[in-house]
Amino acid sequence: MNPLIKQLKKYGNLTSEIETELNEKIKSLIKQKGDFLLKEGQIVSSLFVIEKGLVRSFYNINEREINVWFGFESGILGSVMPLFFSQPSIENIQFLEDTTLYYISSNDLESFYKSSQEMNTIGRKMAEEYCKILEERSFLLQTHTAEQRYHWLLKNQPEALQRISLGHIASYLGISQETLSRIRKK
Amino acid sequence: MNPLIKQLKKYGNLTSEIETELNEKIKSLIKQKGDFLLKEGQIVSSLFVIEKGLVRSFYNINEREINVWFGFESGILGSVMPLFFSQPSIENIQFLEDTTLYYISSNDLESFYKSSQEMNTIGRKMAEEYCKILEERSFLLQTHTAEQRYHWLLKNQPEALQRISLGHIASYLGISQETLSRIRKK
DNA sequence: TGCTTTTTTTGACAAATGTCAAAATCGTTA
DNA sequence: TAACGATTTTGACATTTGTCAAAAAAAGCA
Repeated sequence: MNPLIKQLKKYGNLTSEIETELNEKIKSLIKQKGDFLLKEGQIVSSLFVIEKGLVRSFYNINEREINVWFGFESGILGSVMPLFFSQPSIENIQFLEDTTLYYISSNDLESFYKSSQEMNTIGRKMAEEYCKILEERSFLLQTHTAEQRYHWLLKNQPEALQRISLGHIASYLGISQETLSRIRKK
Repeated sequence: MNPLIKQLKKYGNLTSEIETELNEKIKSLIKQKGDFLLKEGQIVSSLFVIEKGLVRSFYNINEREINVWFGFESGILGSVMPLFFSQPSIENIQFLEDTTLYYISSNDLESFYKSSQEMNTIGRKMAEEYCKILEERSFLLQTHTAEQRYHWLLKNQPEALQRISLGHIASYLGISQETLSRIRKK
């Protein structure tokens, strides 16, 4: 089954008609390590699912790159800003490994939302799930020290530490690379 | 018009039949400053709108209270955790002023989602909007210093600084009260 | 294998923020 | 007004984390 459809089905049922229509709208993309999916200022309004590979999303702040999330296999990608609001992104999305992904444009997604109650429900539940993730992240950033955040990651996303370089992890946790290196030594 | 219905209508249209049904399900509540809407471990699964007043939501971490959000007039309240997932909350919600609010239980809300495409869309858009707010907040916490966060609040929620005590604001920004006091002196 | 580039670690020091205790200020009420 | 409690400010100092530069280690490549 198409990985994007598989992901959608986690949130609710789909009739086979809708599934067929979705298959017509979903496209795929193969990119190499280092390539960009999206650069600051562009509008790329789609829902993405990674079949294989890894991406990062980062902001440029004071000539520094600050990572805000990583996308792994079968996670729902796409910062909400571009997806939900179709505004020019202030994020950059770059591939950290050779990556295959599937996507559907938000225009097409919106049509499905209008025509299909099931898809509308799935869309709602995805957004709710994403809220949950973001709340957890805010909480982590607000109340935990650098060291606690590292241990949180170790516990909750150990594969991230295997596949992503220390510098990228550090910026994701909101701390400097040197500090993270020292924490890890313990 | 009922303030909760007014709020829902910001996200999409409602037929008058649905509006009538909603009116039957929406309840109101008047509470005094200091009262609790919700204490840690309780399940209060509803969507709230404040007509008049102010609430705070906080966690107890290491015998300290840490504020995570404030609810003002006509904002959508309710941390997503209890609202979307009906799990026991780890949040406490307390009134900082005498408050009148309107609410609908998530069970009732879910029935509306099932029976009404418009309500489903409104629910989706609310969740999307909330994602946007949470993303902004994560970004603020991840990349800004204490001083920058204060100025962000000054610019984006000046009324919060009028109505909420310094200690509560400081914990919301993830900094100590003393630090905030010093920042403000500048 | 040896060379180059990238990533990680280390050290010395600076800056930001936290902690604790006490003083000052403000608001409320007797 | 006076007195009480809550909130805010201030000072001294500790702790955490950041910064910069260099060294070490690891990874990639010819």
